Amino acid sequence: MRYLVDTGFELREHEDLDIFLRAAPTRAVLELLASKWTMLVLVALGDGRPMRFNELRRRLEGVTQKMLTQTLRALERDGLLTRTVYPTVPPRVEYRLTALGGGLGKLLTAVTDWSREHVAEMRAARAAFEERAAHQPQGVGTAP
Amino acid sequence: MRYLVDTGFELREHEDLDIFLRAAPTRAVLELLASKWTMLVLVALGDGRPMRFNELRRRLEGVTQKMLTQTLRALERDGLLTRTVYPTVPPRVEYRLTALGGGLGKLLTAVTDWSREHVAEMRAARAAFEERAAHQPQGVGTAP
DNA sequence: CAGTATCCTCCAAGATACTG
DNA sequence: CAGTATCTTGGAGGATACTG
Repeated sequence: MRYLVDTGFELREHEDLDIFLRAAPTRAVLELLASKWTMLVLVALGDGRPMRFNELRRRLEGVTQKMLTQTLRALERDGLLTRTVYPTVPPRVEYRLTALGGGLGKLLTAVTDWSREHVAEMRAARAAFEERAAHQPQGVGTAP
Repeated sequence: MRYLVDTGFELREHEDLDIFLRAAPTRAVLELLASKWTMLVLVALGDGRPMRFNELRRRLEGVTQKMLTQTLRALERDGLLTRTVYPTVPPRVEYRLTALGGGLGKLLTAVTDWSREHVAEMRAARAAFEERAAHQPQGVGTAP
C-alpha cells in the first residue's frame, strides 16, 4: 500500500529546522497539509470526539472512499490519530485524534475559522483584481 | 495568464459557510493552502517586512521562477499581499502582506512553529508504525 | 531584476468494481 | 460497515529558453 507524503525523513543530528530549506523535515508537515483532505479530517476530529469511517465520509462532502482511507492512514502513520477496530459484526472502526493530532487540529481549526470570517473580504479583493485586470490588460500598477 | 486555485466563488446570500460542504467558498482558502508554496510565502512575509522577488526566491529553496510568480499572483489576487513596482533600472518589485494576509500569516506561522516543535514526535510515530507494519503484514490492531 | 512563454512529466485524486 | 484493487486523467509543478 502506498501513502500520501512519502518524504521519508533522512537527516539526523543538528538537522536543519528551517522550514524554508528543501530537505527540512518540517516540510513533511506542509506536504501533509497540502493533501486535499487532511485539514478537513483534522478539523472534523478536532473537538476530540471519535468518528466512524462513514460518519467522516458523510461529513466531508465529496471525499471518495479511497481518498478518505489514504488520508486517514497517512495521519495514523504520523501519529496524529489512532484507528481502533471493534471486532463486531458489522465491523466498527473509530478514528480519534491523539494528543499530537489535537494540537495541530486546534491550529488548523483556527485557520478554518479565519476562512469563514474573511472569505467575503477575499472575494471582494478578487473581484477588484479582475476588474483592474480587465481595464489595464498590461496589468501592472506602478509606485509613486 | 492562469492562476492557481480558480474556484470562482459562485454562491451568494445565505451561502453556506460550513467548510465541509463541497461548494463552500471557504474551501477556496483550503485549496490556496494546498498549493505547495503558498504557506512558505505567507510565513516568509509574515513579519511584515516587504521582500523583493529574488529575495523570496532565494529564501524558498527549490522554488522555480514560474511557481513563485504564480503563487504571488494568486495571493495578490485574493488580497493577501500587494505588489509594488518601482520603475527604476533595473526594476525593483516589492511584495508585502496586506492586513488580511498578515492575519492569515500569523496563523500559518503558528502551524510552521508547531511543525518545528513536533517533527521529532511525528518521526518517532512513523518509525513505530512502519515497525508494526513489518511485523504484522495483515496489519490491523484490534480493540479490547 | 523580474518576469513570460512553452513544453513536458508525474502523481494526487477520481471512478469503478469487488470483498471480509 | 469498512475497506482493497485497478485503471485513468487533469493539472500542479518543473525545465528550459527568451525579454523589457
